[in-house]
Amino acid sequence: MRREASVLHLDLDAFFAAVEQRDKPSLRGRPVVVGGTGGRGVVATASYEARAYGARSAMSTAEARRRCPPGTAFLGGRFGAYRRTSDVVMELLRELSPLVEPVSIDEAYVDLAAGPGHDLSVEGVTALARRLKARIAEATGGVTGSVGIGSSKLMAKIGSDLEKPDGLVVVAPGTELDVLHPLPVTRLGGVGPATAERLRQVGVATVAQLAAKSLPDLVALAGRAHGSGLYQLARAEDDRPVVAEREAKSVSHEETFERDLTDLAELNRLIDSMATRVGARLRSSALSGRTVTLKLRRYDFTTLTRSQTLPQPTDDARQVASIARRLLVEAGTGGGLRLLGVGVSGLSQYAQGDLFADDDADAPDESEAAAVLAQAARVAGPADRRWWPGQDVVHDELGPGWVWGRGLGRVTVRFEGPLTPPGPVRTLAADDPALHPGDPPDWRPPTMEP
DNA sequence: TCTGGGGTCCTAGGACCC
DNA sequence: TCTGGGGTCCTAGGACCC
Repeated sequence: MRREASVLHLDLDAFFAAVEQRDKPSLRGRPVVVGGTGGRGVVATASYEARAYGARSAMSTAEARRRCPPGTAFLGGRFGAYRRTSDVVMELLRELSPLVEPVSIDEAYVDLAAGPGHDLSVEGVTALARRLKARIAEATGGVTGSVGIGSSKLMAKIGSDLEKPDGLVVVAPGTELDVLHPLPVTRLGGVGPATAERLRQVGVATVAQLAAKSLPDLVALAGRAHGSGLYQLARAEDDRPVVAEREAKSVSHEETFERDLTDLAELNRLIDSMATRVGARLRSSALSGRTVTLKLRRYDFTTLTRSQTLPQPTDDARQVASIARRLLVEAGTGGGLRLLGVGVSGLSQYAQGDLFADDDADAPDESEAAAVLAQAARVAGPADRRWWPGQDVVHDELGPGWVWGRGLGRVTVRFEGPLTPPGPVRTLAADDPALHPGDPPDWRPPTMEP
């Protein structure tokens, strides 16, 4: 724990939904749910309007549909658009300090003490946070964030959580325990459903009650590492540094199917396609790995992994696929599989010299591109399956818009963009030759272009 | 229409080595 | 003819995070 409040945590509010509402004016002020829209989809982000009806992250989309009123927008994710907006925000954070640790696409820590001469008094960092929030909203076209600042990562994160959305909380040094102790233990990072239940059984619901437990008690309850971690967090003891660069430990791809699969040939094709994606990502990061892991989830949701470690690291999709195929045969497909995943871990960086040794090394070879296209074609199927809710499209006459829904050979499109008023809806034939997939729209007015 | 997808970290047992 | 002990690697599973 530091003597000054010099760790900042930023959490963008309902981020995916906020980007959708920015880019789709007709959805502003209305419930929006972003996530899997298929039968087995789950909610990634619900807008605050949708949360009012009980929609929550990680809830099945089917449940969210039951809870939300008609007219709620259920959208698949547009990750390119989220990434672009996130990059803008992370750049603003790097103006505060070179020491920025992105936790995820919508969350980051900043070490203000590593920045250029900030006033680290409570008043100073409060003013800094106000300016930051204003700049974020301006640069992102209205996306808001909640900021917490404190003497450690723990307190910064607790602070950003206290006044969501659009919050700003500075935990003054010396007041950490006053803030922490009344909170439920579930607000501490690392206390999930299993740990919370075990703590509840020994009468611990708040951080104050957690702080009353002995270290041996907590180690017996939660294991050595986790137990001593809880013991420290309950006392606001947190020395974790803000770390800018983290090396990846694994690369994986997994898919849940619309229906359970049993056919080995079909499963093998899916393994090939997933191995292709994993191999391409490894090569684009100049990584290779020694351990290949196959993950599978059976019809009854039981989940297991099978792995094999090679003597030498690989980034070759065919090698990864052939190992995963064999692991699948050994594990068996009995009863049907709802999920398959392929991963590579035990990563190491290529030797520097190897990077440019072969001009073709970086380019996906033709068989990989073909596999990706074949996979896309399988997913696409009939013409109306080309379109998914939330997707950016452009029509030759009607201009840019986005897909509201589809079915029965038709697709419903709303023609609007981030800088237009709410636009008109048209229902078109799914195979309308004038309708094309589009790019994410630019939310910045033209006058603000550099 | 119960339960996504990308990760990280930890634990525990067995093999193997010194 | 009896079981010491530490360290590392591998495998599998589980909790947790966003």
